[in-house]
Amino acid sequence: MTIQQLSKEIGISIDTLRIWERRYGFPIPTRNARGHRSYSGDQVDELRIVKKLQSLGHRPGKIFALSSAERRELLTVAAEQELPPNQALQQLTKEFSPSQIDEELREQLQKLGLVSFIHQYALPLLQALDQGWTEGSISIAREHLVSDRLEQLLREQLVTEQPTKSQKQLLFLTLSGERHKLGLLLAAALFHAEGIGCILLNQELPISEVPQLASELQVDGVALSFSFHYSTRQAKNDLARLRNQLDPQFKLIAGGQAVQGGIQMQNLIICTTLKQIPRICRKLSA
Amino acid sequence: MTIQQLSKEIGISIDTLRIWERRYGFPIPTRNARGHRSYSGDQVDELRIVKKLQSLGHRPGKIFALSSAERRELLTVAAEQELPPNQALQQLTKEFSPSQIDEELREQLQKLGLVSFIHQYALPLLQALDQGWTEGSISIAREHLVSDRLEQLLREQLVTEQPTKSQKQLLFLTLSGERHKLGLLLAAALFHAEGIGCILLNQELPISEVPQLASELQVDGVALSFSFHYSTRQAKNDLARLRNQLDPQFKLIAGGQAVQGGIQMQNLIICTTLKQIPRICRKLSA
DNA sequence: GTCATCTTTTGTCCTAGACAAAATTAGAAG
DNA sequence: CTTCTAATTTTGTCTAGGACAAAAGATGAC
Repeated sequence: MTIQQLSKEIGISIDTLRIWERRYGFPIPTRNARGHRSYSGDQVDELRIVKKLQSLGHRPGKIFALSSAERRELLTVAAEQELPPNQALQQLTKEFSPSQIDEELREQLQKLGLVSFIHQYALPLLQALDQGWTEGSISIAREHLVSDRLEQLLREQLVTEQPTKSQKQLLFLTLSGERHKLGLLLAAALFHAEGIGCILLNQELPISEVPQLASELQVDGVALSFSFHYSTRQAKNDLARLRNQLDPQFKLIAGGQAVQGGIQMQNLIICTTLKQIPRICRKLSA
Repeated sequence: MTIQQLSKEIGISIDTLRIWERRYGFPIPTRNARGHRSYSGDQVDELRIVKKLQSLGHRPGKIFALSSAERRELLTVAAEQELPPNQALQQLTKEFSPSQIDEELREQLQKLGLVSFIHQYALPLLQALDQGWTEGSISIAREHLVSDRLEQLLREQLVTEQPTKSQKQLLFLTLSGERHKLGLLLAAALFHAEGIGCILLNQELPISEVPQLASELQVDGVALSFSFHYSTRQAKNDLARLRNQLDPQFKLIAGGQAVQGGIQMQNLIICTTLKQIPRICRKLSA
């Protein structure tokens, strides 16, 4: 695999891959006839683990000081601190076919209602998927499959609504480079449940387009999500740039793993947990 | 704007931006205190035009030999060769609110049926959006908005189906880096209309996950789309790698602008127009 | 006109060095 | 022993300029 393919596949920049090789001696790829790097499948797997550990808060220096086995152990230890998923979720994540997944999700949504479904079902499900990947019992492909069906289901709940003029309206979107849209969707669903009008845009937008869209749609604010794909540094940069371009009348709300690390900015609301959403809504309506 | 932000915003790699500057003398950004490149808003707009001309088949050498005004003219000339959009579409693309767009789309779908809706309504609509952008009468933001609603509508049509065991099944997906999902969706809708079971995955998958997913879902083939975001070179690379990793029993179908330029490979079906789909379906069922 | 060969264009990769922002450690003061 | 500030290390992204293969275009033979 070439350096570009690797970079795309795991979401680490080419520059970073090269400097890791220079500094830490890993990954050291073979070279093809041209002198270009060529990575093995094992190296890809190892880097996935490195990425995961990094997103758990470990720094590259520490991670690369460990052996491959030690890295795996560290990951397992972290996973064991979480609750084990219940059996119903096991089935869903491991055995069900696409249509069975759909059926199960819709049934649970019906039974629990949107808010409880998110807190009591969707979040544990996502956690189970994550844990399953760590253990090696769930393939990335399956993870994608299940979260895709959940995404579609939630999206349907949000798009069919008709906003009333009186309520506050928020525009939910992700910036270019953010592939993870599920977190934003969960947040939007909860805002919706609190009576906020939610306009959801399932596209990765360039920053410069956001101000125009916000004023054209006459929303009261813009909500963004930055997953672990985004480095905290970049999230901060992008938010600063956006806040700068966006008229101060619009609220700006940011959530997701990349903004947990204490970003502070004027006129910016950071949403660290989904549980904060009711409080933010009260603030918005005031 | 930094080089990274610019690269993300318009989808041209950092390496390419730097070498364009070296070779053609455009864009030449100012430098900040660190000596890092800093691009102006005008340069961003100009590069969007360059990108558009490039996707129309012009080569960088030619494009950069022109003046800014000449570039704009070339773009306008190209746009005028297309049919002017009718008034109904004008309204949709320029005036309607999100919920009005939804309403109109759903009404047209109801009236025309899926296949006619795609050929007689969706495709002209997308063309009108594109043309509007060229003229400057439609913002990129609005373009995103309309295509997002269309995407959601089509997705709903496809996800609600229950596949029967007997029919052929295809897995529709995009690879990491491919943000444009609408083309794939249109294709999937037409395959669906021909009686093919369509499993749609709205995620950008790494190549290495595709073989596993295909065999887990027991589909008969995998269909991919490569929009103008993808260079032909990369599409070719990725397809070769995927064909190599994927068991020969699975068909591989590729479509989109990036594969129009005559990619040929064993065991690969290239779909240059949506009109070819019925023929491909007959081939599949045989 | 068609095919094969030569030339130019183009994008991606290479090395190796620099530096600021973030994170950590050390030290001082309460 | 805690809290705050200052020095130090770590880390990712940028820089320059060179190299080369694949794609596209031009040339010439038949």
